[in-house]
Amino acid sequence: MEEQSTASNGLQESGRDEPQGREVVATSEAEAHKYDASKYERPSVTVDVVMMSLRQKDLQVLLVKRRSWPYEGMWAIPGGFVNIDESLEDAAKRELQEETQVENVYLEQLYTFGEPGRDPRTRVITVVYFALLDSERLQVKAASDAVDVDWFPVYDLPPLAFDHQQILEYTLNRLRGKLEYTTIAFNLLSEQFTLRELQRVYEIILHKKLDKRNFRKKILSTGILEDTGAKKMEGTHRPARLYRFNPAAEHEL
Amino acid sequence: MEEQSTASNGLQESGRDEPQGREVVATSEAEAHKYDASKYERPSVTVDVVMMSLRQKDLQVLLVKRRSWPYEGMWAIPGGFVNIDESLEDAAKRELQEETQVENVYLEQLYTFGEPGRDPRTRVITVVYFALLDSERLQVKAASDAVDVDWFPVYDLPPLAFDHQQILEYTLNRLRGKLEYTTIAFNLLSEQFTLRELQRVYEIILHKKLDKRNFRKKILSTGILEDTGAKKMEGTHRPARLYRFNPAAEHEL
DNA sequence: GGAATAGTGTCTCTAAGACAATATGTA
DNA sequence: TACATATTGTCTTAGAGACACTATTCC
Repeated sequence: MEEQSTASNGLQESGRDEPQGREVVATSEAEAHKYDASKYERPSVTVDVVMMSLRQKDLQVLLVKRRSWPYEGMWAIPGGFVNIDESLEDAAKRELQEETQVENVYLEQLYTFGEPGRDPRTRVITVVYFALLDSERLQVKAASDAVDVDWFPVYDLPPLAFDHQQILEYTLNRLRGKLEYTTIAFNLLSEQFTLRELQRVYEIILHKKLDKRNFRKKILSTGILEDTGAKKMEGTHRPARLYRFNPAAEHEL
Repeated sequence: MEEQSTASNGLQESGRDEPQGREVVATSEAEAHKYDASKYERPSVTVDVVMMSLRQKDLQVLLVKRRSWPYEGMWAIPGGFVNIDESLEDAAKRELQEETQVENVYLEQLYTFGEPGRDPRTRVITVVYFALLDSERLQVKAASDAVDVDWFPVYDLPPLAFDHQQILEYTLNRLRGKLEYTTIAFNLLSEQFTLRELQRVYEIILHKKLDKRNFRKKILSTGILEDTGAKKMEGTHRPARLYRFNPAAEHEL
């Protein structure tokens, strides 16, 4: 809460305390000279992308193994620099592409972490995005991956680099919260799915059992599902109806 | 979505695509030398703070008038650079202090805006915070303010600089959303308040009338209010009970 | 007693949750 | 027919919303 000079970094975005003036009104020519000489460092900005998917009846997250200091050998959330002419979301999409080759996935900005000490190398502010991938499309790529990229169950994580554990906890909470009042969960399933599969998604993320009858009643009453007419048989028992998400319906639960 | 070298920016936060190994071991000294040659520009990072308060039965936002290009003379959300050794939240608190002299207010990180073209001067990524101030404490300061800082009703805003209109719309939506399931609204009132005053806060923010009986029933049933025993008389009619927020109660509605 | 706002109770309807029996496919 | 999962309905309870009259203070 102490007073510090915002001006000192040489450029001021908003209205007041205009820092320096290489912009007309002179409020601060002096300052400009004084500060633009990169005497005052700028933080680095990265985008990290938490990619989650349902694999082997587990909610899993994609991590990459660090190859150098700091946290060498530890696992981390994939991320990278924001290019100077690239939007934050584009940077996140690029990161997603690099790791998964999958396009058109659910992507949401989560939170920005910027504690001064979070990266021992330098000041790094990271804008964290959150992506949900359906396992169907993902399977293909999975095998071809390098050894230093892998999926981990979110409830059984290795030690993580930086503040990445905290970031994953944050992500999981957000996911749980949104599960209740949005259709975010559908992004984890392929185009057609059974109600049982959908229920499993909820159970895995909320980490508790749900009543089958109540769950079906609730989902079906919203009208967000469309019966495809097809059925899915697996094992030696009655086949289940296949549904598809009806995007015409409002995206709320 | 195209592949671009994240490495090219000289420092990679997360696990993979390690931008080449100058990291080895050496602390960041080497890095600093090699990459800070600003061959690759870094975006600037600012923190903007949307400060809202209830004034004259209106939800108002604090804006500052720009004194120079770009958007000279237009109003903007107050903000400033993040100092290199300062957390994002500290930067927001500092900004808040500079504008209002008020401490201990509700402060929340909202969203990070970073479209490449949003500031014509250079690439600026801004982390937006959101503060709610109670008008009581604010009154004092109000008068002593400079002319280039002022409060505006959120439903009747002047033209705004940068993408600040979009930011305010985003803020208002978030506020409305949180109103329903959190006690965020209490931050706009002083320590003691009547139920009618609380209802007005909801009505102003949601922009619709609420039923008095249902509102009172709902609020009182949660147990988040404590009767102070005191009453508030104004005008020539029955005085109203004064309540206080009970922080012991869970912060949910 | 008039003016003005504070304070209060009932009914209906919807949604959530607890709970168990029948239906349909395969081998 | 045995097995395994899919599918379905009822009851209770809690909360939301519609709705109108009485209470208290000042003058």
